[in-house]
Amino acid sequence: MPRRADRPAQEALLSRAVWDVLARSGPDGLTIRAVAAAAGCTTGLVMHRFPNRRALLAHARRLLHERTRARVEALEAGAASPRAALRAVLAQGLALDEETRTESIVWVGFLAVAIGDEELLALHRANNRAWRDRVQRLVTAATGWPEQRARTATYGLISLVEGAAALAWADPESYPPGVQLATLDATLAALDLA
Amino acid sequence: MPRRADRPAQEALLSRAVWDVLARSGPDGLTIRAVAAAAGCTTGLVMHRFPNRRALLAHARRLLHERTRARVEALEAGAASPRAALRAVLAQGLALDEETRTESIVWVGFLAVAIGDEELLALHRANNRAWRDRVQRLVTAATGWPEQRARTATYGLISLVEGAAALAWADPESYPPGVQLATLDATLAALDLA
DNA sequence: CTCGTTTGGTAACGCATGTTACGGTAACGG
DNA sequence: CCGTTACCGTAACATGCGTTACCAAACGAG
Repeated sequence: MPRRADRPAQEALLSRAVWDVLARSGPDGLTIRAVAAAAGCTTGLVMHRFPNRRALLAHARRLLHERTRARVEALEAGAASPRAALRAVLAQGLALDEETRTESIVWVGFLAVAIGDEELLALHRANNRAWRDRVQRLVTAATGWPEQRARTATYGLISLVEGAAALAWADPESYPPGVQLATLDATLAALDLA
Repeated sequence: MPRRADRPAQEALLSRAVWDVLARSGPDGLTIRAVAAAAGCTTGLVMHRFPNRRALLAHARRLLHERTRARVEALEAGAASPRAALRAVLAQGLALDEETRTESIVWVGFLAVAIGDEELLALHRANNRAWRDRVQRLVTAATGWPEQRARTATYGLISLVEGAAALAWADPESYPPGVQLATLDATLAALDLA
């Protein structure tokens, strides 16, 4: 056997490069050459790890979801109460620092790229349903509400976080971190979830 | 003088074609040839009306905002009360039928295209601030709240509508019109704005 | 009617893209 | 220490892009 490459590490490196390029240049700049340059390699490596561009994007999309899932589970495990867990999990979806801001940009970018791509859209739907189920579980754990009330509150909360993150990255001056958190807290309080 | 062309009508036709292509094929498919084909003309006309691709997109973005502004003002004028106006204005931002669903897709598409384009981002910010001011004015008219409380409620509402529309167009099965409206109404009620 | 100007379709250009083919290289088994 | 084999950079290919140049036709003015 000749030398073995660390495939998962390379795939992660290339996925990170996809995120970087998407956040900096948008969907139009998301070319294989740009990704290779951001990853510090050539297009040869990219095309050896992935059969084509769409597979590269799908993998990067999957890994992004996996990363936020791990972060959210850590937040949930370290929370003092169900309500604290709910707030922490929702707050990490906002665009509060440079890292989460970048993630929000990437999020919107992927959603836009998915417009023409049924596979990416299916990925988005699956990820979003998992996210919605998690938040609804936290709402139920925090309140004991019947399913319908918990679901309505959940829909409102995830819509709010999704929208606030998008507004915030596009106009950070109008929606600084404190304003985003105040908006989230006011809504949680209004829904009796504070 | 030779023959005169109806420039505003052609610009509107081409802008509509931009929306159609963006909604159907996403940012990657948004080429001048595709726009020309959707408009039923050739690239020659497109490049005669606009100096380049970015100007075409900027005009289409401007016209989209103008259209929603007109629709929203009509809703506001025809509403029975400030609270009814607020609800109607917010509800038109959801993805409730095929037309508003398409508009939500186009909205996300433009936002993604703006990632790499400072001019489009500035356009987005200006439009969003006008939209936010309008909603805040309606909240104030409906309640007489002091500015800070009205602003927090406004941020929550526009974030919710923005996010719900995006979730709904990407997964209409999970977020049908009735669910979107129930979410909006529950949040309005929780904020004492019903 | 005729001339001059506007209109918008056709075709080409240069360039960047996704993808493929190829070749040098470095590591491991024997 | 050598041959084998996976690795991956280089370079080419066809295609489609934004943009430009050109020209036939349509119309109003004189």
